[in-house]
Amino acid sequence: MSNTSSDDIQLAEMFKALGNPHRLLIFQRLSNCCLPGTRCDLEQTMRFSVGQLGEGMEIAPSTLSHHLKELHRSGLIKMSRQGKRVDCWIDPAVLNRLAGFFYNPSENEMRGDRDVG
Amino acid sequence: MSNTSSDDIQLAEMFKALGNPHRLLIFQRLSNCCLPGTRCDLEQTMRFSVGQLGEGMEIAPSTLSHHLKELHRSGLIKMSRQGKRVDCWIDPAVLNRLAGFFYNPSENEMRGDRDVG
DNA sequence: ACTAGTATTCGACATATTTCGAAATATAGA
DNA sequence: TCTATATTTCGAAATATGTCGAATACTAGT
Repeated sequence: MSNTSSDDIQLAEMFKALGNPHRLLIFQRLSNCCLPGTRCDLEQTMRFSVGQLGEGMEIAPSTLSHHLKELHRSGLIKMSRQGKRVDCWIDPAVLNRLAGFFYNPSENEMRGDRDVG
Repeated sequence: MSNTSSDDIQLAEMFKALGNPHRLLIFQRLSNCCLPGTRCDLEQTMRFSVGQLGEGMEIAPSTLSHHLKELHRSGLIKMSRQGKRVDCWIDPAVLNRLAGFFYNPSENEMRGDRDVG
């Protein structure tokens, strides 16, 4: 692989992490920071404990832990112990970085909300 | 896995496809539709033949073909034979869909180009 | 110190992925 | 039809991943 920067490698790691349905579901739970229609604050990123994230997913706790570790290693989520629990959340900068990767500047017209008002 | 729609599964497939450095590089080559600073037309998506996409990547043709098939199966790229060659390109709608997945509406301010002038 | 709740590490196993070379297929042109 | 170019298909081998259960670690209360 000649032409691959370390930046690209980290991107690939993130995509690989999202490439598993269980991990994608976890990521979606964390990124849906407010109820539909609601609007949540910038500083108020949604946090879930490991146990909460596993609710409804039929996987063993050890498997859940493994997936969370993958998400964390790739840089997609942050984790920090809060008493008995470990909280997980998404750094908003990560969402910007990923959205920016796919954002095609030639398609401004299609978004229709950027022009001078 | 209780809570996973077929839509989410297809998303996961796309991310999995992008999770390989070789495939990510191919995808980037196809999505950089114009030179830096330039602006390319909507209808004029960038096309590269299989051989062109493999240039500079040190992988066997059969491996390249395999990766292209993965990208195609996941829905990330389109392919069509053009004489001796097979051309590849990205459906712009795919870029929108993926960008939309990461786009966080609570972060308008961080983009810095939306407020009243 | 003991216990209960929460989460991680470890070892094992089945399955999937990446990669290649050799052979096969498709196309255009002499 | 024969040849050269472009790409795919087909095994096969090495490595990686997803999953679990059992054992371990961390924390807050009693």
